[in-house]
Amino acid sequence: MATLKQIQYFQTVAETQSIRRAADRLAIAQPTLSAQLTALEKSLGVTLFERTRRLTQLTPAGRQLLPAVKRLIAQWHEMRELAHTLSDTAASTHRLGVPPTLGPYLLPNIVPSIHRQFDRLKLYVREEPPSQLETGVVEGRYDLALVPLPLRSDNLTVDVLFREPLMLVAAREAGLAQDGVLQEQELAGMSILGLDERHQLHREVQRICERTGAVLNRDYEGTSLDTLRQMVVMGMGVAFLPALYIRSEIHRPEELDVIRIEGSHLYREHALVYRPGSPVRRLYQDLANLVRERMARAFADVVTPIFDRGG
Amino acid sequence: MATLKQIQYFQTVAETQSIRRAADRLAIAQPTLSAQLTALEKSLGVTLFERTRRLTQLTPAGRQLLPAVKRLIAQWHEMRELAHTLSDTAASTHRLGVPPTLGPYLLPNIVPSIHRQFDRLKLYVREEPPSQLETGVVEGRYDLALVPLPLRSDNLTVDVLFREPLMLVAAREAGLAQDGVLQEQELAGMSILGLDERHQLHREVQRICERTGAVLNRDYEGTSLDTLRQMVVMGMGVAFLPALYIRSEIHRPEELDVIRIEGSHLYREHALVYRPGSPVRRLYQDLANLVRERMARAFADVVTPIFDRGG
DNA sequence: TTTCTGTTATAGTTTTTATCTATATAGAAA
DNA sequence: TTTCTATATAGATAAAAACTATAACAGAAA
Repeated sequence: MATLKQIQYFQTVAETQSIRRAADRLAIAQPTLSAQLTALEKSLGVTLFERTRRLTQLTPAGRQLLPAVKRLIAQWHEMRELAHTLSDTAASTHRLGVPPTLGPYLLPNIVPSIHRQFDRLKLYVREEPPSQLETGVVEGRYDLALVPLPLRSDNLTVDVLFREPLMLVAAREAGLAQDGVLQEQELAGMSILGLDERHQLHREVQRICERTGAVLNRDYEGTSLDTLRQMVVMGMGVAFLPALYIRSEIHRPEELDVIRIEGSHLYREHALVYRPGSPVRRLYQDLANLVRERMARAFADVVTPIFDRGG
Repeated sequence: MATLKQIQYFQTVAETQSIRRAADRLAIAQPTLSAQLTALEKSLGVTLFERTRRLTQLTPAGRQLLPAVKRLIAQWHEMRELAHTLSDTAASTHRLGVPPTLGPYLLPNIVPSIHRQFDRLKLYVREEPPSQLETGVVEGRYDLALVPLPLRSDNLTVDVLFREPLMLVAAREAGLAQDGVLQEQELAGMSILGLDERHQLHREVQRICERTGAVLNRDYEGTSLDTLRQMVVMGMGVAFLPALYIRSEIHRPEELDVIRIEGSHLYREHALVYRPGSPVRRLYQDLANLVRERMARAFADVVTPIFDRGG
């Protein structure tokens, strides 16, 4: 089997029209070059050069092969160039999975920061339900993913990012919000609208209802946060919505009341996960830190970054 | 320096997502493949694979390198393919030089035969004065050339092809041709038109004049066979023209008389020449034979093929 | 938990081959 | 002719690509 070296030798001899000079330029011994040329000719089944004492020049076949050889070497350099660029791990495209209830409301706030810090890093982002994100990372469809805690799989590295409150939202006309605050006990018996059960948020809200005595209304379930909000606006009930969603979507306070619940544990937690074996886990840790810092800086009133756990 | 083998290994592992399976498919031992992958990664400066027990999959960098790798391998196959085609020497393009006083009148008669016998052979044809053709072959600008004998250089292989009579041509009105034949002695003192001295035909005609006592008119010299013919038609004198030219160009017998000279040595000889070291000299010998046979078959009344000498 | 299975990595050896130096050979030039 | 120069050949050495055997380890099964 021919080698790239031999092919490079071929090109150099064709250019210099001399094995001697080519050997000099290539910084190898002349017999070596002779032998390698012969080997290449044998492996290609074509006589490439007409060797005389005066000059070594291409045969007709060699002459016609030369352009293809040049293309091959050009392609080879191109590939090396690309490899060199990619040797900076932050210059690659990484496949990031995000859940539909977080991605659209978080990414616009952090992606610019990421590009500012890692200017050649690219993200290929897809939305999927968290459970599929997890298996996606395990199976290699994603390089990393944003997922809500807790995880199902235990063979992923987890960098906890931040805690995001779930806020109670009610139609303005319901008059539920005396001063924007309710006691946790007041939730008891209340009918809560939620997303359908394929969403992680369904379970999170269910857990809250179990603890507070609220009732999860399963007759009408939203298919997205936006439809859920619409249902609330239309007076079909109240709902828990993630703080980041509210922050980015609810700009019409005359329609909805946002109510903070006095009590606790009304939140969800998000983490960045990736395979423990990933050769670029260091980069992912840096990304996680970047997200935490960005949250602390710009959304301290909304979310709580978590710096200690994970890693 | 990376090798094509390593790059092929890379592609196979990427496809099979397993070093084990790739090693099987490549028919090499698994440790060899592991080592070669590591070597490739080192030489590229990029970690290409995330190796786990369960599966070996591409890193983001490896994933982006893969298309370039595939292009490289495709280009490699393309080159091998081309080499295979060219391994049949008769499938290449050969640079053939021809003199202006022969090429246009000979080639139309033999090129179709050549393509019939060597259907993938291509000829790149250029016209030049014979002396430049000779040096052209020696210096490698041509692979082979048709030239008139004798040669100046002695370091070329010469395959003599055929003998071409030079016929005396006179204007019809000159009434020179009693029965289309003249005795050589009758040429004495006659004024002969010729080509300018850059053409080999100039010297050939000069030699004839010296032997027969004819006088070469140097006041008016043609720059091509066609202008020479025109000069004869216009009554400026008589001229020697090559038989093949007459055969192919003179289709107006009412204007010119073509006269055969009783005597001898009124001819020129053509040969196919090429470098002795040419790896495809066998093909050129075949071509020479093809020309001789074609001449014998279709132009026996005009030229005399020479089979014995040369080679 | 332990055991078994399958995958990759490492160690050590053998074979191949790419490379070297020295020299032969032969055409071109003096 | 001799001398110079280019390529080819011979033989030795060094590099590396290949092998076998085995270790290490994750995941599945017992």
